[in-house]
Amino acid sequence: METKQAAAKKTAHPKAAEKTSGAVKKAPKRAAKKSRTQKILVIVESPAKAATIEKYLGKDYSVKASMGHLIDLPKSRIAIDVERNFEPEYITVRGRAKLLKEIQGEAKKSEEVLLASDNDREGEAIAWHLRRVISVKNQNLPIKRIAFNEITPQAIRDAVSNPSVIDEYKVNAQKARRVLDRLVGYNLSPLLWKKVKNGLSAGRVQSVALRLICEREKEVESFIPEEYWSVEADFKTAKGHFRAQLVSWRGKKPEIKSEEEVEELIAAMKDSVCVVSDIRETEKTVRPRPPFTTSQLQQTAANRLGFTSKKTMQVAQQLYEGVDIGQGRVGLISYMRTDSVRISQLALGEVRDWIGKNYPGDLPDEAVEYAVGKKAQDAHEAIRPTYVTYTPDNIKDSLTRDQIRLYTIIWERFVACQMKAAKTKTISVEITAAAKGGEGVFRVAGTRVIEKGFYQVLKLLATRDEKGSAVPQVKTGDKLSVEKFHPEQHFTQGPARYTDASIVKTLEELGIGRPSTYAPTISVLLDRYYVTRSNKQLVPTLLGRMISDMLGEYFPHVIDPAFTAAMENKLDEVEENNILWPDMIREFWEPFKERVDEVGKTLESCKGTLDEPTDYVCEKCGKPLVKKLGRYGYFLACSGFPDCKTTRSIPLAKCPRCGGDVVARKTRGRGKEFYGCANYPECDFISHYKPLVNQSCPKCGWFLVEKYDKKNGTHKVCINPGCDYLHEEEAPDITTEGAES
DNA sequence: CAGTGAGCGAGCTTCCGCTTGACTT
Repeated sequence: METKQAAAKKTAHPKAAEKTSGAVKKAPKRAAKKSRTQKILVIVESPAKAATIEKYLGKDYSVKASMGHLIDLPKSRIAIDVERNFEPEYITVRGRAKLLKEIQGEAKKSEEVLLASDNDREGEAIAWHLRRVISVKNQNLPIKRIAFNEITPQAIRDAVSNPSVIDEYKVNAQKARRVLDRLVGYNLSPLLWKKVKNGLSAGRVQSVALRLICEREKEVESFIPEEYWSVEADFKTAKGHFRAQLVSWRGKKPEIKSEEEVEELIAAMKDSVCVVSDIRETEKTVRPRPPFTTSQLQQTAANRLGFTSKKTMQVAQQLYEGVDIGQGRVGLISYMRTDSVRISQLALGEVRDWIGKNYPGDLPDEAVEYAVGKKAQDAHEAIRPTYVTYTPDNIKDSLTRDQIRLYTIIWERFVACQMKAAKTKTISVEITAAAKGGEGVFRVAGTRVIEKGFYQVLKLLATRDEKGSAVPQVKTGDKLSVEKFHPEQHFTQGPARYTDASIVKTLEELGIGRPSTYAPTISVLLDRYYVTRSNKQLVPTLLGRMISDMLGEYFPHVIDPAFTAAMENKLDEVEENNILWPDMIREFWEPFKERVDEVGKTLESCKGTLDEPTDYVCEKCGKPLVKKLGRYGYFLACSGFPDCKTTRSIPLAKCPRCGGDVVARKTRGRGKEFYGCANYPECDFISHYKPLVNQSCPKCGWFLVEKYDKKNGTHKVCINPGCDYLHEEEAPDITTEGAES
């Protein structure tokens, strides 16, 4: 035992050194025969990663996964001693004691432990906690820190042969972050229980997200749409027709506010003499986008596939853990929670090989590099396919529809990012129309792709740009005639509500939240009934707006994005040992605590003001019913409570089968919402789509629902499958989004 | 893909950030 340790110290890691000269995957036979009873224990965070690394390192190593944090603050109390330098009280996370024991036991059998948690702030803290709980049971065991940013045999070998020590300052930064979030969350939440309603929550991240959504809603509400008109004209040429848009009238941009104005303008342009006055060609280089980070993946999957952030992460997890593609389970993508666009040299080599074989003309001389974001912790690579040779087409039969669609966008984005740029040529034609009433200028532009470049691998990710558009066949000086004017009424559009895609984008830009928390943050806002989702849009509820306004009034500092930005700067200072973490926390805590106490004493409770009045009347006592929020969502209850205990589900529509109420219900298993007849089980009518209030089909009388797809946008459809009222065919095309499953 | 189904109103809740399976209260 002693001698072995001494040897290990001298050459750092003799076993790893042996392997660098031998085959990658198999230990040399000599070593295998002499195989020692004691191994080196490597601890990583993810089990999928553990399996891969174990394969690379061979039998002298055993690899275990911590599956995230094992040690943390208890859930049941604040557990921060504010009197004693904010010392946190750490305990074993509930449900993790068994795994922790296993790791301790494994460590006991090992000659050395290498802590290989992720190379970021949280990973450093995980390593620190592990070291403490392992050394308690194994006092003389050498425990070292290793770090790698990519899972390749070379990177792992390098890491193992260059162990280092835990960065205590980085651990302090994590501790400060953890303590700050606990103090904010566990002080503000109880204040809300007291003043508004039990079970509510507030926090540094979720409350900013809620604030953004609520402020945007105010903008949406206060926006007043304004009418305006556009004019297009059909022109006749020697060879055919084309349509162009009026871009100038009497020397300036046309501003047409009403139907009268547009008719006047068209009358003034009557009998105009039209000449092609200018043709301009512009060439544009279009570069591919960088490979996916988590936030980019969520945004693209939301916009292109209609996935929620949550669904994107669930499906990505399946691809990461592996799918049986006919030769056992294969992990199809790299780790899906990342803030980096970095690509390993190995993966770059493989994708360049693939491009070279399939699109030899579109392989750049050198690998294309993308800048890693400034705020990125860069612990993981970009999200990419593990093997580019598994094209979406090759493996589509082994995957579910959701899996293949998500895999396809990951694959396309990755391969495209290492191909040559595309080139387009845009031809813009200008027609001057001169008449007695004045001179108008029309314009039409068409775009042609002249070098396809990375466009060639985009199928699911293709847009209109990749296909190009027609250009009229005319030349300068050609005389044309107007066949017809096309005036069209429009209204100015207000700001758009946040969606999963845009809230994640905004949070990332503000540096709020992390790849692992974007989806859960949206979920918590939904779970608390602060926000509902309607046609992919996040709409705040009355409760959500009340909470947002209250926090905005009494704790403006905490829910200001600048708060997190300042926190991150101070954490950097802690990491560089320029400031001590308790000092940083104290500076925030003292005024904050004072405010919490003050608001707790002075603010009047808004309990009771949350019930919304309705027009429904109680069948038993005749008093009006009110809309309340209960444990399972909104419901109707008698305003005479507690004297009258009548309750009802909120009627959404009339059941077309029996005339009863259609109400929202949740499935037993996953709690997915559906809409069924309240007379169940006598009547078992159900619908997957939410009924539109008070809207019945003019053709058959069944209720209408709102559907949404890329092609039609939001549109009303009759729920009756036998009725064709506005009934759009659901295209089986892979690019159209399906209903959420 | 098919199939989906309580009762709620005072009583123990909550944060953010790592990571995946799963105690029986």
